[in-house]
Amino acid sequence: MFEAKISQGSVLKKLVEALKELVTEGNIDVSPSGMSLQAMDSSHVCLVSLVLRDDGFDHFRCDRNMPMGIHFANFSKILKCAGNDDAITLKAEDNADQLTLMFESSNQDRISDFDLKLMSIESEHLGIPDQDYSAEIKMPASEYQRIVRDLTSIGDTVLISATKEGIKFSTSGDVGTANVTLRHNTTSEKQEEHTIIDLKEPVALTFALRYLKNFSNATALAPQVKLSLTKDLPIVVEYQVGELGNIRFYLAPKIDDEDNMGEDEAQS
Amino acid sequence: MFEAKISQGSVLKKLVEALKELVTEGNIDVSPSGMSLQAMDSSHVCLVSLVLRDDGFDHFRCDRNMPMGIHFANFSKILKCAGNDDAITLKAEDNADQLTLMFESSNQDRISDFDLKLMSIESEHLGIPDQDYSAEIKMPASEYQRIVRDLTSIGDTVLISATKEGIKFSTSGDVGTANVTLRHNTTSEKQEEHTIIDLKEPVALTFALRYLKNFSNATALAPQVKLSLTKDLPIVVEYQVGELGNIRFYLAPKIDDEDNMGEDEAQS
DNA sequence: TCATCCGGAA
DNA sequence: TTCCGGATGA
Repeated sequence: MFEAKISQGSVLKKLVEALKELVTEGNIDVSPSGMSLQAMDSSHVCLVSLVLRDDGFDHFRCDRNMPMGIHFANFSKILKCAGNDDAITLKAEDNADQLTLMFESSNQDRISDFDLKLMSIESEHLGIPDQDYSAEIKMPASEYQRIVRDLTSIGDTVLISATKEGIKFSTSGDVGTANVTLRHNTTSEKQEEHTIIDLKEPVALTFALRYLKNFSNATALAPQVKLSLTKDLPIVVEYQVGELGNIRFYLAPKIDDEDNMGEDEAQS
Repeated sequence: MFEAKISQGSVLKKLVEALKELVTEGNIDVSPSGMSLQAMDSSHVCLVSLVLRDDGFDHFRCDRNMPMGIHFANFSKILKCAGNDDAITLKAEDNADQLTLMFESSNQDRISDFDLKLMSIESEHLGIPDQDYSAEIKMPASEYQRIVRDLTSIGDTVLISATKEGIKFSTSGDVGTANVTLRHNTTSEKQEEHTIIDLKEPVALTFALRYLKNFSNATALAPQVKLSLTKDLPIVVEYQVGELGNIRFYLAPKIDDEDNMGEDEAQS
């Protein structure tokens, strides 16, 4: 059987909130070493990877590796029924077709349990090579959120350039053009306000803002976000979720010379 | 060329917020003595006048008079990308078709620049005579905002009567009727809480509340607002923006016999 | 603590 | 498309 308890239920709630707009359904794989998820977003443009380590839970037991096919909108519905201070326990029998969620309020005077129906999902296994990146940028998650929100109001795509000067986000649209530049900065006493640019070689890539913005739904999970860039490879947007694990978003760059030709979903 | 820097970027943000609902587009005229704008609102009912003096800026340079045709919704979009503590610099080459905005965060670790496309706008030149008014009322800007908000929930038009008793705002609607009276009051130690009524002769005029309410979008710009009234002339609603300049709204009175059932102020 | 903005639901 | 609730910034 599988059983995992997390006393900070709000973390689980935020994780699923961050995912569910992107990923309709996917397999959460449980194993003795923890839980993980790899899934493409519904338009098969970007990829989400979630890793939660067993020892990040208050209690974790898994006798057998098992994929649990989750419909994230439904998962989210149930998690909305948990209070933010509730402890959440996940439970499933081996090969069960349902996942049981137990919510215990902090003062124990309220206990709820919900069964989520599991689905059988073809698991596309997606090797994600561990990469050396040309540039790694750590910045406040709120800053990242602010920048992509601002730029989204101006244009659809963003050119991210990392140089020794700093990291620059550029876009343009009907209104005009925009450039936001961040410089390496570790002057604040609060580590979470630092901007750290680790540059092996300059790199400049273009991405669809829509997805970068979506990734920022994970802002509440971590004080900082890490962007990793390498020429012709997907950007990685990573949030470290305390000691529990991390959530990573991967988005392939636009190829410059076919950039803005309408290849987006043509719906009419 | 033209270049103007204001370290209190929030002031510029608030100014444009105050304008943009009323004025879709208009020419901001820059000259060696500062910046100014005169524009009718989109329904051509009221008029907005903005004056910002050169010496109110941290830095101001203008080699040549020049109108800059601004689309205020777009201007606002870009200004929303500035932090409230940012310093904002405006720049344009002579006869340029774009205005560059530079935002610098207070700790300098973030620099953004935006180009706003300029438009070519027919400038209607609007002489506004300096007037002697029958009544001038200064009151807390928040008080003005409160009164027009309250009255808007009761009726569509307001009769403003200034007498030696004070200033009275009256409206009526399906709900019933409402009268709010303010008296001259300088007892508070805080000057911004004073209500000062400077009356040359009694006057009573009727206005569309909708516009008066819109003017109160400028509330954040100044602690006090000044209303100036003269029979058969537009009301002037003026906010003094620190040492920088002022923003004034003009609205013509309704002619009594086609709107309100004439009570007081009979058309003898 | 309040007002504004953004996302989700009807 | 419009209204309501939640989240965020002042």
